[in-house]
Amino acid sequence: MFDIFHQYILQKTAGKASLSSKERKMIQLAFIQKKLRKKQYFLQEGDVLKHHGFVCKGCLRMYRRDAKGQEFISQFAIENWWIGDRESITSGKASKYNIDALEESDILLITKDELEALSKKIPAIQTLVQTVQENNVIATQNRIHAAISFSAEEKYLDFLQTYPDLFQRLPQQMIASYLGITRETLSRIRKQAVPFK
Amino acid sequence: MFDIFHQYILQKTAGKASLSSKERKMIQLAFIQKKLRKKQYFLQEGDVLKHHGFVCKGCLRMYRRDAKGQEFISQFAIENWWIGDRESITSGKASKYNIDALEESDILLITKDELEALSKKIPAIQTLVQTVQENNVIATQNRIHAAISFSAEEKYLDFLQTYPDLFQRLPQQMIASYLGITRETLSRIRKQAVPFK
DNA sequence: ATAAACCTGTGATAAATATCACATGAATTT
DNA sequence: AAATTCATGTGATATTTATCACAGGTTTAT
Repeated sequence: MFDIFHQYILQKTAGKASLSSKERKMIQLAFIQKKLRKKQYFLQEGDVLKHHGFVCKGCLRMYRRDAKGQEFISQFAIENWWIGDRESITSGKASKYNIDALEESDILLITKDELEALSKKIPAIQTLVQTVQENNVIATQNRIHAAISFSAEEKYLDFLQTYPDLFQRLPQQMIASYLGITRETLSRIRKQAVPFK
Repeated sequence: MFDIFHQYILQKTAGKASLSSKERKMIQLAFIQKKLRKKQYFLQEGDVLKHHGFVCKGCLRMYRRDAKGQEFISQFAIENWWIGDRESITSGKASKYNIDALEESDILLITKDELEALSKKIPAIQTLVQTVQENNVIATQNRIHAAISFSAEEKYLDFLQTYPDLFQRLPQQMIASYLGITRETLSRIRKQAVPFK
């Protein structure tokens, strides 16, 4: 698992920084390795989340359930993505979210404090954390715009373009839930929408 | 203006850090003061945004226009809020957003680099930046959930509860635009929805 | 002070999307 | 291998929300 993470760091910091063997050791001490079977929870609503998760292999989703039991997906995470309920991690409050595995997955876990400590000691990690955070802010800004301004069809086409890899990997009902439309509507749209631009 | 900013820092860092007069001077050198008249642009689509904005007084909005000229508001900012298109600031690309003043406003401007430099030199600023970023991530996570899972009425009630101060201050059509519903729908909902819980 | 622009409410109607119900084929479990 | 669960498609219908049009009151600009 750490091989994947080390490679990820090099890629994200684009050669600006590399890792000494000492640094590698520190990283291996700070993270916990975890394997999840399909459908296994990483976080269940009501629990306090202590760790950020980094996906080395597989696919997870984070979602909330409303009063009627309907699920709304806030986030997916596949290889080289981070996942976690930041509110619960930061505030120590019980989470309103669930996170579970859509495929058998390997993840690396690290607490907020450990990650902060690591990022102070290892420049590559600091760069990484900042880059990830920036990208997240930008992606989120775009997602909000899509959510408040796009029609169902536009949301679908936008998703297709932004996350082509997720699209072929996930069941359609999950994508519908992420987009805030019903699976039926997505199915009908797919039949008639032409994804060329 | 700097009085307001200094007070804001003390409040956000909750006494964990205070400012020496040397630090205050550094802050005053790093920021640019700017006054905006009502309707004046701080950012116009197509331009590259160079500065983060901190609102000392007044109220701004950030929005995008679609092909039909309809406006969709991504963000508001009143006193003690930050505003800016992070994508443009970070990447140096032309912005798709506009930011303008809804009231006469006083803002402080700082470039990305200056802010990073300041936050390395002044612990209070570092804490501040981190806190603001965390809160932003959390607020955004909640907003996405609202956008994909709530009905128009629920969006309205949620906004009312989350931002009561914004609610009385902003024209309803702006709030509708922020929520991703039409002003007519908002008007009708307000007539019948009872904001008790 | 008057004109112009802006904001909200409301009716009539249209369009988009959700809901419910069922069928079929694929994947997973026993 | 059979049984069960899961995923998608599709029809019929209901509900939500948007669109268009206009009126009245308020604020802003000349």
